[in-house]
Amino acid sequence: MTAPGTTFYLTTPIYYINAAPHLGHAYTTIVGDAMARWRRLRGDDVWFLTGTDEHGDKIAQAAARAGVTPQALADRNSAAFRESWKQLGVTNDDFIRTTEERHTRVVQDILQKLWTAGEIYLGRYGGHYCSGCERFYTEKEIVDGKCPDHQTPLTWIEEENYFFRMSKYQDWLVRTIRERPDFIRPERYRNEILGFLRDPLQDLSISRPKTRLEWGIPLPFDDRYVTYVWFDALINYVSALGGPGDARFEKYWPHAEHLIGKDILKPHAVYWPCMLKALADALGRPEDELLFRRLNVHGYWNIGGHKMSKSIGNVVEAYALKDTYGNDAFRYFVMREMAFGLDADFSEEAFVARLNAELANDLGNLVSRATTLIATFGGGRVQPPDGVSGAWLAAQPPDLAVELAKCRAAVDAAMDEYAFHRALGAIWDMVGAVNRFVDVQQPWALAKDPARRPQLDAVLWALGESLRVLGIILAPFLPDAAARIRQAVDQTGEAKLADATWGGRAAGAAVQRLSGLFPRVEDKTKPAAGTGAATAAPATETPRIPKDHFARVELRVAEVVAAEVVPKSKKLLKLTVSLGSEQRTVVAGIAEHYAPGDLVGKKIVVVANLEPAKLMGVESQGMILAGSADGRLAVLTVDRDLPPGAKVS
RNA sequence: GGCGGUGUAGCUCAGCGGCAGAGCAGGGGUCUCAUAAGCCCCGUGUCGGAGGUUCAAUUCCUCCCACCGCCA
Repeated sequence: MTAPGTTFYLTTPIYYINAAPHLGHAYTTIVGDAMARWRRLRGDDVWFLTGTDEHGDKIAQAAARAGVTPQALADRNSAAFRESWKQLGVTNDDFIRTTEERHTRVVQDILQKLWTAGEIYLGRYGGHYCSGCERFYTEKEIVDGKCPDHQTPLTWIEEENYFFRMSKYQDWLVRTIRERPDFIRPERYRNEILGFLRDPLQDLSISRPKTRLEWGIPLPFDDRYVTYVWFDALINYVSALGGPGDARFEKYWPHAEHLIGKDILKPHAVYWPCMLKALADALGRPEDELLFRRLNVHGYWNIGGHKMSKSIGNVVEAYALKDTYGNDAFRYFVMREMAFGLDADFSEEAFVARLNAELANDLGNLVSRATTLIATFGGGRVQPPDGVSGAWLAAQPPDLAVELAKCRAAVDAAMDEYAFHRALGAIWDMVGAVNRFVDVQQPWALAKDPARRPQLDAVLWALGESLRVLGIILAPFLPDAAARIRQAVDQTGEAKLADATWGGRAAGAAVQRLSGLFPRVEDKTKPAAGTGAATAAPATETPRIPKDHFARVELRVAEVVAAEVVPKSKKLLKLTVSLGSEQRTVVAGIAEHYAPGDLVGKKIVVVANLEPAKLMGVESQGMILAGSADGRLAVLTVDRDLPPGAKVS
């Protein structure tokens, strides 16, 4: 762990501007922001960088389709990222664009130095090229002569290109990764790269002929070519600091840490260190001065149990929840839900559950009850206890001074490992301790006995002190809520971690009531009370719907394979049904009308494209149709035999 | 196909030689300061399966199964 007061340079990837900002981008940027804020809170000298990657075929093609210049498209799409981070309250110190002159200059400068040093050579290469992927495919990878990813025809391209002599750094790279256990973290990704490096490393093609692609940075030593996107993009981390020799570079680069998602692990863990090593050699500088310190890798978000998909739009919808529930709640959820390094699942249901249980019930309510107690029984002021009541307080359970010390140590350790989820867990242990403190000490009871006034004041002071330190520790994670808490306990000015010590405020303070910090929200995602089965809607006013609304409901014949009562429930039956090609579990609220054995073997009708829902811990992947009247219920079956899976319309 | 990972309570996961844990969900109780919040109590689970090492295996080893990742 580095000592507070050190220099720190943190980067997010530069985001490729062919897509709008979404959950994936937002997560990386949010944890980067939390880390930057955390290090500033410690008193570190922080430089936090994000930006956009704007070169490549895809951008040129999209611009052509839109009838604008690539630069105009880049300007517009880059601005969307900048605006998005502004809305999220991201505190980046700089925003780099690969189309900026300060970037292209450094890229060309580095290319020229590597060329002069003999690290780059002209070679010939032939292969099946997919313009969608901007890459070549080997014979084995091709499916029916088409791109395995896009299913589009490939073109055989043979061309001369410039190559970076990456292969010669293989042994050096393996040694470096072995010598530095934290060079690539978490360890799973370090192992993955070491595994990859057991096979021979190839040289890296770093150019594209302008005949094929013009939208890039021209090679300084051959203007028939532009720079390959990765070679261009990675250098942003350096160019944003002005490049080697610039004062800002020399100050911050030795403390550089990168933050990436696992999808771009290889370029960052293999290409980039080799490029930096080659540059160090070319400049005649020690490699330590050019290598970054650590690469911190996080996992993927799934959404509602499915992969992120731009076409489905679930990434966009997920990100939109920040507008529904607020920045702080969104930041909290993504950092608390994802164990850094592992994949995680994003669902509105889980979001609302954490928002209600942890932000509203635990934290928001604590702030509300504590400030109200101080307002009601302390006249809106807290005073540090004198020696006698201070000693009394120190003996009261739970010992908040000890809890705070534990919390501080745990947050320190967690943040050193980018374990944002554990840092928040540790803070919530503290929140829990303060809630317990209120329950155990019962200030409302103390208030009934005038003789116990000193104890009451000591308890109220402890609550004020708890809010004060929470207002500091929470600042990197929930910047808005933390600022409101600090304001409520009369803390003005910049939050400093050094002040987050128990009893750190010697003077008294005015405390204002603060309620509704995180209001509870209704869980719209839970199914309405009752069952997953259709109980026919009352025959009252049902709005008419257009035919295509009905067409969106996928009804299919299903054969009941097995049925059992859901434990502890009166109404629910768990049915296993066959749709021909697959089996599903469907929970139906019909146990009061059917015994499990009644249905097995029957052909019934199910809604096959219903969003899955959990009922009594069982996931229901559809619902069955049944009619009901006067408290009687009948499951729909088919009049003649049809195979399971048959469409119903 | 090669390499690696994962499989533990309804759900999400921690533990990784010494009496199986946490949070959430669910059930019960309780306080009244608070956002119908808080707090307390409630877990008998083939620790994926089969073998092996060991006084002792969820933990170490081998094989198998399932899922996932990287590579080809």
